[in-house]
Amino acid sequence: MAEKIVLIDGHSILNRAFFGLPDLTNAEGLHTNAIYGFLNIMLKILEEEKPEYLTVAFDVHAPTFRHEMYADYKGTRKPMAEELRQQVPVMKEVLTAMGIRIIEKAGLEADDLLGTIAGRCEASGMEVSVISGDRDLLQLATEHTKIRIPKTKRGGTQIEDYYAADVKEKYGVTPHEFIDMKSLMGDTSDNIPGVPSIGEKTAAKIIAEYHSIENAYEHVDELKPPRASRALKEHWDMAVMSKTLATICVDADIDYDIEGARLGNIFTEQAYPLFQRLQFKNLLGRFEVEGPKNEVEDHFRIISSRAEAETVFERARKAERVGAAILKNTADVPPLFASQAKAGGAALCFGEEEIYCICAGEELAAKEILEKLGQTAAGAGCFAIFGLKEAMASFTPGRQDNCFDGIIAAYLLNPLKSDYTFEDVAREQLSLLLDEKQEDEARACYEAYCAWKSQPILADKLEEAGMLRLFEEIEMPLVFTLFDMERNGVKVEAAELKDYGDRLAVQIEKLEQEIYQESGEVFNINSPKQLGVILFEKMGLKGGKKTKTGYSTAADVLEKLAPDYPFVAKILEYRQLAKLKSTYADGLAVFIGEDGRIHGKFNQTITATGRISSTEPNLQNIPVRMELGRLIRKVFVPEEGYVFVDADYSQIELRVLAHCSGDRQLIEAYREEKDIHRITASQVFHTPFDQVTDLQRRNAKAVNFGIVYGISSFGLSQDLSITRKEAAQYIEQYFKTYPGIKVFLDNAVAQAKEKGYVTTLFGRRRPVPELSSSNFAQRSFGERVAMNSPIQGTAADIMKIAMIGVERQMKERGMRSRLVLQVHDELLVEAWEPEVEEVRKILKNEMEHAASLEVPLEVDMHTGMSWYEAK
DNA sequence: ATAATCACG
DNA sequence: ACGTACGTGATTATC
Repeated sequence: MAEKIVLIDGHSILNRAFFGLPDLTNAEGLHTNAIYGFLNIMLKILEEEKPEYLTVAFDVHAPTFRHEMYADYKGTRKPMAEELRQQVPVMKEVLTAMGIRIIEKAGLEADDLLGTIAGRCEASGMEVSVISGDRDLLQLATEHTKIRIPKTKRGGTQIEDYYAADVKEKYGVTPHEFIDMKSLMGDTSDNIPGVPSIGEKTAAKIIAEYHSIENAYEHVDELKPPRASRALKEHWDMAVMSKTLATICVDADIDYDIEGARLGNIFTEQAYPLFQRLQFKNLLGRFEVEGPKNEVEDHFRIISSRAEAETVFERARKAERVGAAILKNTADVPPLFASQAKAGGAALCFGEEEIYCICAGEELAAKEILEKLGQTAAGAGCFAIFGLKEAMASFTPGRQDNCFDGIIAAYLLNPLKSDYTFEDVAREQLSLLLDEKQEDEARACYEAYCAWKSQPILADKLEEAGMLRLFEEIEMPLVFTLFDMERNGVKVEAAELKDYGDRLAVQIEKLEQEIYQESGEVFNINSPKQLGVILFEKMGLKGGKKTKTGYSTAADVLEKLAPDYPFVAKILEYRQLAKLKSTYADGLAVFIGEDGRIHGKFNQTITATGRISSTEPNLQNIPVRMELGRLIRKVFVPEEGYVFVDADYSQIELRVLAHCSGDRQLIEAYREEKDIHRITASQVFHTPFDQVTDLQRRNAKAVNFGIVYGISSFGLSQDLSITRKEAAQYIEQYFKTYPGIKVFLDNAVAQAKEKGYVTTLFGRRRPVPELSSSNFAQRSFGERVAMNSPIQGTAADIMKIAMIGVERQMKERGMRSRLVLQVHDELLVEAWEPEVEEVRKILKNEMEHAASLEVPLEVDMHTGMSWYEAK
């Protein structure tokens, strides 16, 4: 095996880490997030590649030769943020302490150092990995040098790898030609001007054909489009200069001794105190040496005696604020089922030095501890915990109104994260970094301490953001409502579900045979790849490429072909049936519990807009639009002696829009209580109400939907299969009819641009970071988000208020009826027969009066002996 | 693990 | 010249 070297573009990765992580500071106030992120990326790569050598290259921060030479042409390079600048020397110090080779040289950019070293190493037979956030480096890719670009996606960092062949595949040009391509298209992030009016597409085309700008220039009159030809002629000097700027030097005159880059143990004695100072606590565990514990840990007390436990509970009960955590009993549970682990005790914190973990054992049963915990919670002024709904599987808080869930608070403060953990809260709110490996008891103590410590901080932040009422009056009460819904579950007829699945299986089998017959081949119909080949190559249908990996076989593509090819219609039917069987018939069956009911989860911290989400299984996407799918709802039934009452809001989002925009015309339309899409059609198309055609109504409906989604002429044109121009005209007419709506939507975007977020009627925030993107598509997306989120979010808020109200009414009246499902604008109640009329009244009243808007909120209601009947 | 597809509001 | 409707989750194939 060839030896391996990893080369890191220091500033580029620091920069990426800086913008990818929330702000972190250590006790001295030194910002540390970029260093932390850098180390994480580096460690991940080292673990993956296990190289023999490692070198990090930095720019020297004086203007370099290449840049100086063309100083006039180069835009102003943004000064580095101070928070990042101060981390650079510390980063170098850390790397040096870890025994990692750093290279920098005045007059040379990191790119040139990397290029030169990569070239030398490869020449001596090594495999090279270059790590950078900068695509510029792609020109260095060869068969033995791969360029690795870490990307921060939602959820974590992925790394894109490029060997020469990958560059060719993605851009259609060789790494060397990539330089020429850049010279034409330019690169704003790297201050390469390029040739005006030539973009990525044109540049790629020209270079793919002519291979270099020089050759292209020789054939300049043949270049297409003519615009590019003119541009290159006129700006040839710019192209040449850009090429100089874009070319990375691979034969720089540097001293580089490979042995100086050999990788040893990087968790050195010298690095340890540095890591401590930077408070990278979860990395400290990687050092062999044993460090002193965090001061907080000195106050952890693990208790298993009854007498001591009682004292602690008693003192906690009287405390103004208590933080708590459930101790998981992982001992007798295999790791795979760790999430199902039963509680083995509880941790409590009610002061900086009052942190206890009470464990079950010979003296105390877990059950007793948890019962005590519930009682204790009732006494405390504030009971803080992370993940209350989940914790309630183990205990019941004695009171609801003093509970504070730090996870929910963290979600409201930033709803864009993919998950919420107490470790994140500790890091973000308390600047406390935890050791990775912890005993269960210490973990529980930490969690209880963080709950206690972070509560006032989170509450202050909620207050400051204007979300404290939202938190206290909607989100926290909702925790209990959702908990009850999950515990209630919904009854599903297992036998009938199986029958349904069997009937589907028969039809699927039949279709499958017909499809094989007609295509003359047995293949996997479920594989879009194979299907694409059969349809578009073997059978020669026209419908070109659409996805990165090949032909698109999505329904909207196939639907256009179906009228002409019955075969395609069969594929669509097969797909439909296969979906119903796998996701619904078979998929739901596995969730039916011993009690004959499905206890799905309703998640409160998933969506960016404030909606609830449903998983394991998803009960919010049970088919309804097509009759065949809709039949599944017949297996959702009420228990003996009960009936279903289903209530759904009529067009809640449009009504919210009418209210929030204050548009007189739309408000009037709703007060008339007539068919809103017909009214819209009548007004937009200047047609008397009774003469509106079905087509006009359908179009008006699509525009109404489009408005809610953050309209664009493109999107509308796709939806209605009309030209963009026509779509644009519809929109223009619409805004003329409802001028208030245009003002409202424009305001939403303006607010998002100014403040970075939009808000709902109840103060819920949704950040819109995409608006500051330099990418057009991203920015447009941000604009649509800014328009849609206040509407979707306000509707979600209203539904949450209604749910709390409905449940409260049913509980206060001691009713047996119970809430079982929520589907965004719909509630399903399993009503005890004698209570049906009362349930109907409660649902109607609570839902219609959950908010008082300028327009009435209307609720449609149905009863039935299955979800199918009640909808 | 990710992409493609498709179910819902 | 760019390139999309907003918000979700489950399944399947494929890497």
